[in-house]
Amino acid sequence: MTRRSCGALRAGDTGAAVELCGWVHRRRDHGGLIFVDLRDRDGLTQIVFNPQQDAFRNAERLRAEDVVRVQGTVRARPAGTENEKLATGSIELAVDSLEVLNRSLVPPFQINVDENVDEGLRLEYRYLDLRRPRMQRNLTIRHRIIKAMRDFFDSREFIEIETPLLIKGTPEGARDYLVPSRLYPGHFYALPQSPQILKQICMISGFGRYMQIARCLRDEDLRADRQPEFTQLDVEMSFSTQDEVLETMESCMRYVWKRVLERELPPFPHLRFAEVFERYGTDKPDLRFGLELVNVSDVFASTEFAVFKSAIEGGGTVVAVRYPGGAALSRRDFDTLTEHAKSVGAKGMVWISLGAEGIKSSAQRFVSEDDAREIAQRAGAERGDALLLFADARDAALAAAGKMRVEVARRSGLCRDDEFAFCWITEFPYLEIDAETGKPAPAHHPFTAPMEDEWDLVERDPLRMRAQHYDMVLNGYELGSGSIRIHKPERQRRIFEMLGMTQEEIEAQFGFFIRALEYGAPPHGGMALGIDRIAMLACGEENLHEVIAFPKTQTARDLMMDAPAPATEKQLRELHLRPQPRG
RNA sequence: GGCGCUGUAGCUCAGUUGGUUUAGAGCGCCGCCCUGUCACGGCGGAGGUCGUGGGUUCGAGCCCCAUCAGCGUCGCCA
Repeated sequence: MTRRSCGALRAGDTGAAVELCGWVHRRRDHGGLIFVDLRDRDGLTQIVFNPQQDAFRNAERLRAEDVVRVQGTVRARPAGTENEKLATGSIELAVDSLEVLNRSLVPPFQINVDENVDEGLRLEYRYLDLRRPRMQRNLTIRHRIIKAMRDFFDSREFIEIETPLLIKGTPEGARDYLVPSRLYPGHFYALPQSPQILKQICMISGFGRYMQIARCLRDEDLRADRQPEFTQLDVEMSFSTQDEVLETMESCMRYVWKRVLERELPPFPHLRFAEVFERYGTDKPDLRFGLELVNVSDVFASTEFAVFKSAIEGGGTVVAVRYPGGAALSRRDFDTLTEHAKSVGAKGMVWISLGAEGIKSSAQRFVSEDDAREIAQRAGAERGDALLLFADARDAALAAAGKMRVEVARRSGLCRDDEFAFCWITEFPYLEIDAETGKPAPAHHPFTAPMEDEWDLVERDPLRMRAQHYDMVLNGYELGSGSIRIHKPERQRRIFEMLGMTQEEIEAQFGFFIRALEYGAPPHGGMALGIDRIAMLACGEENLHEVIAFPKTQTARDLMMDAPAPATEKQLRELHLRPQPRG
């Protein structure tokens, strides 16, 4: 008598005496004959109870999600009763003995039906939600992805080093999660937003090639693709060029896709930041489809259309997006689309419809047929398509058009979840203007090295500096970013100074790190990729909830455990904390 | 913090312009019947403070205000 899984038995096992353990997925009680689909992580097996057996009486009382152990004999199903939908569908288990290991209450939602259940209910009863085939499959794929990553880096002689969770906050990033210190009143650990500094220190320590499947935490608002607690593939390499880091990470993804999804990935295209924003209105373009943005300001250079005229005279831009098949839309549809455009930041939207019975536009008086043809030609639009036009300051127009490009593609069915368009974005600006303060701030983190031949710009023209920084993008999602780091202490100091930090601030926040650089820090660089997002896309999902066992709600709560929860008076006393009323 | 969507039976949903007495359907649940089903089938049954609190009205599931929760999104996320 050997125990087998519920997905394992095949015709070749006929005659074998086996034991199965699992959950009652579904019971079909024919009165004189009872079928039960028994489920475990591996699949379903039909088990059969005959009234001649003692087990039959207990089988009549089985209900969904009861846990049982059964023993019996594998037999071929009678001819004509095989189930092609099941991997085990050619056999069944004739049960001799049944042991009910535990009963289940009637579940609040059905595990054996694939229907959309309220997200709050799923999360409150996550242990039941996780029993469903979709979540079992997704978490298994996630496991395989992580396993493949570890194997890949192991084969290249990286070693995994664990870095601590209780560390010191490094400001200028996202909001830190803080942990109060019991031993030092008023002092706090910060939970890592990433192991950035620690992995750089591992390079200084001579480990050469580091990787870690690292948990990271950021106390910012959530999105479908953003959780406060997430996992990243963290990598750092000494003596490596940017090209070597890119090759390593790209090879890793190619290996993962091959091993987990059995898919060959083509080489990832490289796009420069300046170019990608012009063409796609974003630094994380979805390259599963074309629909590149087209600058048509010159077409309207002498327009009397006030909206375009004022934008162009103010130094702005008119950007066009092609909408394949968009001529089929009604005016009402275009109105809805315009509202959507406004909600993603557009000032407004002008549409041109290239219908069979002629060209129509929401700005009919100001868009001549020749103009429409010219724009259509540049955007690659044909009869039956529509064109969407956005006028604003250059970056704003491009950004809005870029978001509408994705919306249009989505509506046109161009976003297939089984297509994977990776790319690299390179040559990012080193600084960007902070919208709030109006001051230059690092576009990424201050450990990033500028382009090697642009160090002289630090004093002369810092806004023109470009960074040795790179992003990996997949289907419009930023998977992660990396950079060649600064390894010379005096240069690191210069960057902090350029960012306006005083010597005291530098010492207090990063003194330990600059000191580390002073003891023979090797040149190094690396990258971090969001494993949750990778798993999400690999699974064809659109929300991180589907690939994280115990995710937080949009308001950062755990509905199953009901966290966060108030601390006891004693705990607060020990931590020297006194909660303030919300103000 | 802003905007939007959703909230009706255990689950998924329908519910017309504010007015069919008793708010419906499918699944699930409970009982009975059924020896080849696999979304088993047949018969019968139970199950609802319409998220919560106010308000408008002769009358509210439906309209208004507030609030809570879930989701999406903007801000934010070096």
